[in-house]
Amino acid sequence: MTTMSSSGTHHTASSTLDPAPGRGRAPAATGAGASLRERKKLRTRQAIRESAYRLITEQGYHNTTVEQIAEDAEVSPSTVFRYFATKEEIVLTAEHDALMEQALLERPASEPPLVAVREAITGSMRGKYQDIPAELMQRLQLITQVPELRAQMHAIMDRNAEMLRRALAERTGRPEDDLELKVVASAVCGALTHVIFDWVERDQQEDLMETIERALSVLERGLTL
Amino acid sequence: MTTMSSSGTHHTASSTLDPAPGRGRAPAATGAGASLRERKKLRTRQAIRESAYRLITEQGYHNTTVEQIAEDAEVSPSTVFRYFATKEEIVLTAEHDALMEQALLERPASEPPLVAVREAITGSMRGKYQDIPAELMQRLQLITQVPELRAQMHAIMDRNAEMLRRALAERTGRPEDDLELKVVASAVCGALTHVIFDWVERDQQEDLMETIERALSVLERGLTL
Amino acid sequence: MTTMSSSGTHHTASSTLDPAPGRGRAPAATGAGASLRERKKLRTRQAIRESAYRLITEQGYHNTTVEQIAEDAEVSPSTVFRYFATKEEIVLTAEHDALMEQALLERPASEPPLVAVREAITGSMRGKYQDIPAELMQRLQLITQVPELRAQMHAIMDRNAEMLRRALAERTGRPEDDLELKVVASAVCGALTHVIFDWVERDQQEDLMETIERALSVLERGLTL
Amino acid sequence: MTTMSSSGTHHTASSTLDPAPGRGRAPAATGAGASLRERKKLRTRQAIRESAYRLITEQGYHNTTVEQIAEDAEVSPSTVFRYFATKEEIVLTAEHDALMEQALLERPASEPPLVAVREAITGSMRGKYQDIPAELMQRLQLITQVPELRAQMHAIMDRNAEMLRRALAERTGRPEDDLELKVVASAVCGALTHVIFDWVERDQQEDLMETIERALSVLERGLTL
DNA sequence: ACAATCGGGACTCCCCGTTCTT
DNA sequence: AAGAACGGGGAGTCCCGATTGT
Repeated sequence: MTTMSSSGTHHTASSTLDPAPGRGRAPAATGAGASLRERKKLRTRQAIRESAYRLITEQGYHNTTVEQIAEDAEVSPSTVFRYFATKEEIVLTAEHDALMEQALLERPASEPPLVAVREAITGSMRGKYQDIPAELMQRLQLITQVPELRAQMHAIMDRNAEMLRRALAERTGRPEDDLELKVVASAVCGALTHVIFDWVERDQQEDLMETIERALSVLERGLTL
Repeated sequence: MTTMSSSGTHHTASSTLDPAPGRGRAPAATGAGASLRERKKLRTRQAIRESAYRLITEQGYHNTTVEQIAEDAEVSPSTVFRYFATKEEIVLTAEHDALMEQALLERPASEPPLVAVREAITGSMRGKYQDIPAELMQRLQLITQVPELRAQMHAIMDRNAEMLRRALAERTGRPEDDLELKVVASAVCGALTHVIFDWVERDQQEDLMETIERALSVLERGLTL
Repeated sequence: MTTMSSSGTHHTASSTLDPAPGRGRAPAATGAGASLRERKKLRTRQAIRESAYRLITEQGYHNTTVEQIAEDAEVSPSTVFRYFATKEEIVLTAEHDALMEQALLERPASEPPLVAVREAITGSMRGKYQDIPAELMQRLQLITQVPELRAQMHAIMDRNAEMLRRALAERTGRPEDDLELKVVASAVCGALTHVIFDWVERDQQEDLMETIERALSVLERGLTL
Repeated sequence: MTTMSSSGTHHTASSTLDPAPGRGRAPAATGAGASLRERKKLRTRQAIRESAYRLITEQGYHNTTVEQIAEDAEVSPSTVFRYFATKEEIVLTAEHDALMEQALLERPASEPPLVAVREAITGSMRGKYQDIPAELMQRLQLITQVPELRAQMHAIMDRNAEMLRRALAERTGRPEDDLELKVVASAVCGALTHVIFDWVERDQQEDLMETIERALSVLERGLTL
C-alpha cells in the first residue's frame, strides 16, 4: 500500500511518471524521452532523496536537518524546498507509484471489487518485491517509527482511497459520490494500511502477501468473527 | 468516532478520567475532590484550550500562534508546552472520551461484533449530541480543514482501532493479536472516520446517524456493491 | 588532573569529604560518622550522579535531560538542582578530590617546586589508577568531547592553579600574590591539562604517566626546544 | 592574548579576515571590495555586536536578552543566531585577530621560541593599544567577570595554543604533534592568560607589558622560584 | 523542609517570502 | 529567468531560578 501513493505533488516539481496530466505539451509518458531540463531535475530530486535516506539512516530522522541533506546533495537548502514541500515529503514521495491504479483499471469488469483489488495488489506488489526489497523495508520501518511520517502516510492513504473509489466507480458504473463506494474504499485502505504497519512492527515474521490475502478474505466475509 | 480518542497523555498533565493513578488518596473521578494543586492544573489546562479555541475560531489555525494562546490564557508559552506537547494537541485532546469504550463493553456478548459497534456508537453519540453539538461540530470542521490536524486525527483513530480490537477480543475470547480482529477493527474505524469526515465536508446535509448506519450495513454485507 | 578539583561547592549541598572547613561543628573528616541526615544526602547525591552517568553513557550528554536523570534517580528535578548547581556539575564533581593538595603539602620543603609537583601527581594518580580506571577514562572522554564540560573543566583547572599557588607559597615562604608563583602554577596547570586532554583524544596510545613526566621535564628545562 | 583568537567560525557567517575563500573573484582583504551581499552581512554582524556591547554595558550580561539585542540591531532573534552560534560568541568573537599569528611568523627563525613570542606579543599589543584601549579593556573586564565568558575564553586559548604550536613547529622544523611543542605552547598560553586575567581583576595597577615580560622571563628560567 | 510548578530565556530547526546574482 | 542566498518568524526543547503549595 505504501507504494500506492500517487507521486509527489509539489507545485514546482512534477515527477516523470505523473506527467502533469492535462498540461499542454506532455513529455513522453514513459519518462524515457524527457527534455534535457526535466532529466536534470529528476537527477537532483533523486540526489536529494538519496542524501536524505543515507543521513537519516545514520543519524535518525530528527537528528538530520534539511541543511545537512542539502549540503550532502550539494544544493542549497532552498532548493530542497523547491523540490519537496516538507522534510517529510522527501521520505514519503515515490516516483514508482500509480502503478497500482493502472493495475486496478486493467482488471476485467466482471470481477467482484475485492477480488479485483486483491489481484491488483498482488500483481503490483510482486513486481516491486524483486526490485527493491531492502530499500522498501527500510523506508517502511522509518515510516512506522517516526510519528510525523506515519501521520503523513495516513494522508496518503486517504488519497489512495480516493483513487480506489474512482476506479471502483468506473468499474461498477455507480455515481462518484456513492456512499457504498466510499465505505468499501476506505475500509479496504484502512484495513490494509493497518495490517501492513502491524506486519512491519512485528518484524516481518510472516509472509506479507499471505497476510494481505487473509485480511482481504475477512473483509469479503463481512467482518464476521 | 472523533470523540473516541483516549484522553491527552502528556507527561506532566493528567486528564480527568486518568486521575493520577497510584497516588495515595485518589481524588474523586469527577474532578470534584483532588488536591488544590490538581484542581489548578485542570483549570489551567482548560483555560489554555478555551483560549485556543476562541482565537483559532476568530483567526484561523495557522494565524494563531502559541504565544497568543499563552497570553490569552495568562500563562507563559513554556507552560502551554508543558500541558500540551504540540499545538495540534491543544485542539485534538478531549477529556470526555473513553465513553465509547465503556458503551462497547456493556453490550451483551451474544451480539455480533458489528451490531455491538453500531449500538455503542449510536448510544454514546446520542449522549454527545445533546451536550455539545455546536462545539463538537466546530471542532470537527477544524480538524477536517487543517491538514495537520487531519493527519493527527488518524493517529488517534489508530488508537481507537486498538481499543476496539481489545474490546472485541474480550467479547469473543480470541487472542489479542488475532489478525481477524485487527482487520475488523481497522476496517470499521477506517470506514467510519472517512464517512464522518466526508459528512462534515459535505456540510452535514444528511443525517449523520443514518449515514453511519448505512456505512455499517455495507461492512456487514461484506463490502459487496 | 581531573581529580585535582576541589569538591562540589554548591550552596546547599556540601560534600562529606570536603567537610565545610571553618564551619562550627564539623562532622568527622573521614565521612564515616556523619549525622543520619548527612548520610542520606550523600546517598541521594550519589544516586543522582549514577543515574546521570548511566543515561549519559547510553544516550549522550545532550540527549539526556535533567528530568530523565531526576526520574531515574527517583527524585524531583528541583532536587537535582538543589544538589548540583548545573547539569555540568553532575558530571564534573568528584568527592574523592583534594587528595592532591594533601600530597603536595606532604612533600619535603627542600624539593624544588616542579619535582614536588611531579611526585604529588604520580603519587595520587597511582592511587586512583587501580581503583577506577574504566570509569575515570569514560569520564575523561566525556569531558574532552562535550564542549560545555571541557570549558567547565578549565574553570576547575583555574581553581587548581590557585591551590597549587597557595601550596607553593607555603613551601617557599613567598607572598600569596607573588607573580612568579602565579606564573609557575598556571603554566604547570595549563600544560598538564593540555597534555592530558591531548592524550585522551589520541586514544591513550602512550603511557600517561610517562607523558606527564616528559611534559614536566620540558617545563623544568625552561621551555627550550 | 585575548585578542589572539581566530575569528568567528560560525557556519554561515564569514569574517573579514576569512573572506569567503575559494569563491571566484576574491574581495579585497580589507573588506573594501566584496559583493554587495558580503558587505551587508558584515554590516549586520557589526550592528549586532555593537548593540550587544551597548546593552550589556548598560544592563549587564545576564540582564541583557538576545531578543533585546536583536531588537536594538533591528534584526530578528533568529538572525542573531545565524550570525553567532551563542550569546557568548557575540562578545567573544573579534575580527581583528590573527594579527599575532602574523607577527609570530615574521620573527627571524634564529630567535629562541620564547623570545619570538615575547616580541610578537609586544609588537601586536602595542598596535592594539593605540587603537582601541577602552573598548578592549571593557571587553576584558566583561570576560573576567562573567563565568560563562571566562569559560569560553579558555576554549579560545586552546585554539591559540594550537596556533602557537603550529607556528613554532614551522620555526623549529619539529613534527606537528611533537610533545615538547605542545607543552611549550600550552604553558605559555596558560601562564599569559592567567596573568592577564589577574591583571584585569587587580584593576590594572601595574603596567601590563612589564608584567607580561616578567612572566615570560619566569618561563624562560624553567619555572624555578 | 521539600517537592511540584511556573516563568522565562537560550537555542534549534523548519519553512516561506524576498532579494540578489548569474 | 532560474536559482541561490538571506532574513523573518514561529514551533518546540531544555535549563534553571523563583514561587507556591503540602
